[in-house]
Amino acid sequence: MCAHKRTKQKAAIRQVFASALGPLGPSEILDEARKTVPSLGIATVYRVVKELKKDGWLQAVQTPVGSRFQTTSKVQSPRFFCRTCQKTFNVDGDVGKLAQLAPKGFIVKCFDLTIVGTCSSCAVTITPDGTTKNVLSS
Amino acid sequence: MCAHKRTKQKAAIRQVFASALGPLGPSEILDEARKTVPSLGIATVYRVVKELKKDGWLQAVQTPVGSRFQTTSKVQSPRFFCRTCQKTFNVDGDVGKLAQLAPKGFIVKCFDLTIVGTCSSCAVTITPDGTTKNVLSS
DNA sequence: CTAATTGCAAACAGTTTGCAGGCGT
DNA sequence: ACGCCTGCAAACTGTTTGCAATTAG
Repeated sequence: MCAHKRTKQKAAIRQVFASALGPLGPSEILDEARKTVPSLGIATVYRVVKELKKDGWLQAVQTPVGSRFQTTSKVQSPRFFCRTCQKTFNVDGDVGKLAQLAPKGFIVKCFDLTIVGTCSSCAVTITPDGTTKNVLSS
Repeated sequence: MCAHKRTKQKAAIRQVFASALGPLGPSEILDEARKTVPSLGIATVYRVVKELKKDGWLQAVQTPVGSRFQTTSKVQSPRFFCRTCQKTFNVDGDVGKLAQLAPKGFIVKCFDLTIVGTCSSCAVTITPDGTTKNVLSS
């Protein structure tokens, strides 16, 4: 009893995460996975995400626009949220030394770091003559 | 036209934030502010929070259990989220050096750092004989 | 064949809005 | 008195659950 079955819905959802550049929300997962399994329903997305979280394959992370999910292998990475395009990217970097910020007596499990700003695509526009210009005022 | 009026509801809500130890959610604000203004309704909490955000007095921050609000003066502080009591505390610490984690070409505006773990109250229980013991296994 | 899984729709929870009455200025 | 503000309830949006049909093993 209780064995998980392989279905095309689950395969499609895992594939979506495998090729994602950053954490995804339920509706993003649905839109992307429906390209493979058009009949997919949102309830299944939530249920599969819950199962994958329980299995430890996915984890929730917070972004300025709400909860998103990504594979556990990528989850400890710091993230960069672009206020212009509203997308989140994983970035490299070691955040282990942040443990020292915790007050005495507090047990540290992990970190959830989002750097907020403007990504390179949104910050810079290539002008026709080949130079670049910053499109932001502040 | 358009002038904001002073009401006891707004005063109560601001007071709640003034004495808060960390960012608060709508229902926490409601519970706390009702100690001063029992008739307060949740809709008013949302409306006042929106007004205070527009005024720049409050800002939203993300925690593992969703959006929370706190005064702008405290918002750059790193936070500690306790998985046991589900509360978030502000902690001291300078996160400015985290700017170097951002990829080249990315413009950094601010940071949103949550350290996740177990707070001192939840990690330790005072036993009857005055000693303390850790109640967590992992 | 059996039990897990799926899609739909209803149920829920959290947030926003319309409105009539109340209150600050 | 005027118009912003409040509380209630209805409307919305996003997430979860019940159920009958479907499908993997």
